[in-house]
Amino acid sequence: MPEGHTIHRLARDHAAVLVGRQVRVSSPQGRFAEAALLLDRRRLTDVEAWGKHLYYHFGRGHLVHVHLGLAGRFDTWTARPAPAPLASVRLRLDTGAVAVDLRGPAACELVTPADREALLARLGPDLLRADADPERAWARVSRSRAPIGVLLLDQSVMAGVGNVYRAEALFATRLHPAREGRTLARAEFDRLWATLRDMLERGVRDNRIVTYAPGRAHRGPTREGERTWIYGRDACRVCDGPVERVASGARDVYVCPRCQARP
DNA sequence: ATACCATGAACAG
DNA sequence: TGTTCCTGGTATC
Repeated sequence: MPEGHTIHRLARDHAAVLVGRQVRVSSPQGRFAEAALLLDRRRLTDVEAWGKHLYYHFGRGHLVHVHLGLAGRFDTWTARPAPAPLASVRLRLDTGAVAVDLRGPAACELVTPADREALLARLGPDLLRADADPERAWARVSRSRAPIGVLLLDQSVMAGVGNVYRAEALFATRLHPAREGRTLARAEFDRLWATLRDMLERGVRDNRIVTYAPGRAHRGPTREGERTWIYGRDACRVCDGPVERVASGARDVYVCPRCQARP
């Protein structure tokens, strides 16, 4: 279940084994069959991540856009021969040495460079890109009457944050998700931005979500075996009080009403 | 066997 | 705001 860290890690891992290779492209499930036929035996030239989106570059203006959505996942097979794909495999890329299977994506489509540009234009700065510009996000947040909890999941404000990192970063910075964006002080926004970047970067490094306690945004987790501080919990790990689960936009966010001051 | 749920997001109205 | 889609794991009957 993917947030930005999963996507960027996939891009890195897939690039390492697929780029520069001729790949067999197939769609056992069938819904990508026509495009697979077109791309089969071509050389993959690049794999890119932007927020939660992936692009597989096949040259000649042919790109495969993948978005995992909620249910999508990739599996990698290094055993030879690769096992027969499950019937639900939308896309298999096989170099002969490694095969990757994609199942359950929200998007797996053949697109043009212009399509890619149009989609990227809709995305806010990608927190996992070194050149991500916080000013663009601040311009949106500081003018918005929407709650910060909603703004963090809006991929046009900033790209890469999902429901777990939203809850964790707000908790780590002690911000209540209901705070209107325009009420955030610049310093609060800066702490939130830095915390999100740090958490997501760690997610790429570890290939899993591991978050931080409030006030320790850059010091790592303080308890072994625990990956989150607020998401999905019943009791707050800081004050031991009850954690609230409340709707914020289309999804629920977890909040500690004692640690995160209500607006 | 069925229902519900999930780290997502587009779309209708 | 509500509905829909994707897949599969877990809970419930």
